[in-house]
Parts: sequence; C-alpha cells; structure tokens
Amino acid sequence: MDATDARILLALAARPRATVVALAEQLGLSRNTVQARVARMEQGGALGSFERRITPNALGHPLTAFVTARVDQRRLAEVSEALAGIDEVVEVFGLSGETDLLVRVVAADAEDLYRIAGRILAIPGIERTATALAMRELVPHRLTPLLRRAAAG
Amino acid sequence: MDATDARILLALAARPRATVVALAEQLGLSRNTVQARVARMEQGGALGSFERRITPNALGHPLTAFVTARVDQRRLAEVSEALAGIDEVVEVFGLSGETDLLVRVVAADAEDLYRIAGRILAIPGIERTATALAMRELVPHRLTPLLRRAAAG
DNA sequence: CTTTCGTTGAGCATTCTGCTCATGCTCCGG
DNA sequence: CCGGAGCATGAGCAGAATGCTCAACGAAAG
Repeated sequence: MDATDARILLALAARPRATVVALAEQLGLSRNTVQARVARMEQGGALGSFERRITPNALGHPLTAFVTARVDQRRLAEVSEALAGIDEVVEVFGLSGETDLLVRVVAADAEDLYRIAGRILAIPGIERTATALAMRELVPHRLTPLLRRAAAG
Repeated sequence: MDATDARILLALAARPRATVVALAEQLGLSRNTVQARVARMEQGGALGSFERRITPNALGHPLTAFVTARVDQRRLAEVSEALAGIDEVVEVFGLSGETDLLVRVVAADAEDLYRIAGRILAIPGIERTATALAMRELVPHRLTPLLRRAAAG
C-alpha cells in the first residue's frame, strides 16, 4: 500500500462503480497499472469482504447495540463460538481492560434486541453483560481522512 | 429489500467482482432484473460507501481500539465535531447507558494510540475516557447469517 | 376491471475486461 | 560500474459486459 494505491482507493471511495479505465484516466495512470494494483489489493487482503458495504438497516435491522461482557477466560473459545452462532451478532472483539468482550449486535426493534441480549447472557462462560444502544451515529464509518494522508505522503 | 435482493447480495458477498450477467445466470434471473435491483440498492442506500471495504491494516494502522467517554451533554455537538477532526477516529456512536460515547479508533502502533487517546481526552466537553485495545477479532464483521435468513424468507 | 409495478427477452452501439508482450525506468546487491 | 528484479507503460486483440430502450406479460392493488 503506497500513496498511489491510496489515491486509487480514494477515487473508488468517491465512485465505487468507476471502471478501471475511468480511474486510470482520472489519476493519470496507465490502465494496466490501475488494473494490476486493484487486483493486488483485492488479492492481498487490503479490501475486506463485500458484506461490509451492506447496511443492516436495509435488512430490516435498524437498531445497533453494543454488548460488553466479562467471560470466564478459560471458556473463551466456547463463548466465541456460541456468539458466532447468533445471526444478529455482527462483530465481536476481544478487549484488553475492564470488559473482555465487545459484541456488536443489530436488531429489528427493541423487543428483538432484548431477546438477543438474553441469548448472549445465556451463553455458558459469560458472567456479566451490559447492553448499550447506539442511539446516534455521530461519526459514520469512514477512512477517507487516513486515505488522504496516505495519498499525500 | 426483499428475498431476491438478499440473494443478490449473498452472491455478491461471495464474489464481489462478479458481473451482473454472472449474477443473473447464477440466480436464474434476467440480466435486466439484476441490473435494476443492484442499481436500486446502490441508489437507495442499502449499500454503504466503498470505504467500508478498506482494511485500516492496509493503511498501516493495524491496531484497533475502543474509547468510551462521558461527555458534557450540552457540548455534544462540539465534541462530535472535534472527534471528526481526528483522522484516526473511524466511527463514533452516541450510546445509551453508562457511557455516552463509543469511539472506534485505529492506530499505527501503541505509541500512536497513546497519542490519539490523549487528543481525545483533551477535547473540551469530554469528562472521562477509558481505552480498550481490540486484541483479537473473535467474530470478524459479517452479515451473511442475516442475509441468508432474508434470502430464505 | 383497470392501473401500476416489476420481470423478462431482445437488440444494439459502445465500452470494458483480461491477457500477453516488449520496452524503459529505478532501486539494490554484487 | 554492471546485472537483475520489480514496476509502470503503451499497444493490441478477442470476447464479454454495460447502459439503454422497447414491447409484452403477469400479478397485485385499487
């Protein structure tokens, strides 16, 4: 990932459906170069799966909540697997510090969320949880600032 | 977003670079239909920005951390703006419950993270913060399970 | 019954893709 | 100083995809 790659990504962020030819022209690069770099990024894991672009909202799950949990560390693998078994669990991190887990959850409505929180709490190995509803997205997910910096360097 | 849309998204999740023609064939739909639906989803906000597919890791920021913060509610707008001014702040949620804010941060290394945490804490209106390092991604971001459910229904 | 909406198949000109080659440039090790 | 290695480039080519439009059809809604 050098500055050129970052520039390509920036252009793509602005217009996801831009063709390779368009990108090449816009960036003053050869079509071949862009094609190679995009392929390399796609291959080398610089780009995550397409799923990341899908809004849970569109799937009828407008609510997002974060469940923090303390777990019996010896049963972490077990807990992790159980969490992965819950469809509405979208992302789970193992944390340092007070709480061991951060579980990102989406839900259709408040009742749905309650149900899911219950399922999480019922997982053997989980000792205590706290659920916080995401009421507002103050800064929507973005990487442009970092991209810009990388593109400049 | 009906079941057909979900099926299209599932196919796309499996092969992001699949062409419309390929999708149509795979799903037994007309090319026209797929093209219309994809366009509609892209237009209607079912798909978030392309940036979501970019791994911070590829940009030289392999570390992810979550900073929770209590803020002076009357200065929320101000705080939010200041957070948006920090490049490494990738996402911010306003939460219900104990803590007011959840700030998702990426960093190049531990020292970088320390610096960023400092910048956040220095924001006027922020009263207390706690930083938790994401040590492991136990369940990587995914939407497939929900998609599958939507595709079945 | 009639309107509306989404799907479908067809067609067409334009454009893009995927791939290969040879060339030229720059950086690095010998 | 010379010989790679790695990357960007320009060219070329066959095949495929795209964007768009049109007319027909069925189902669901009014």
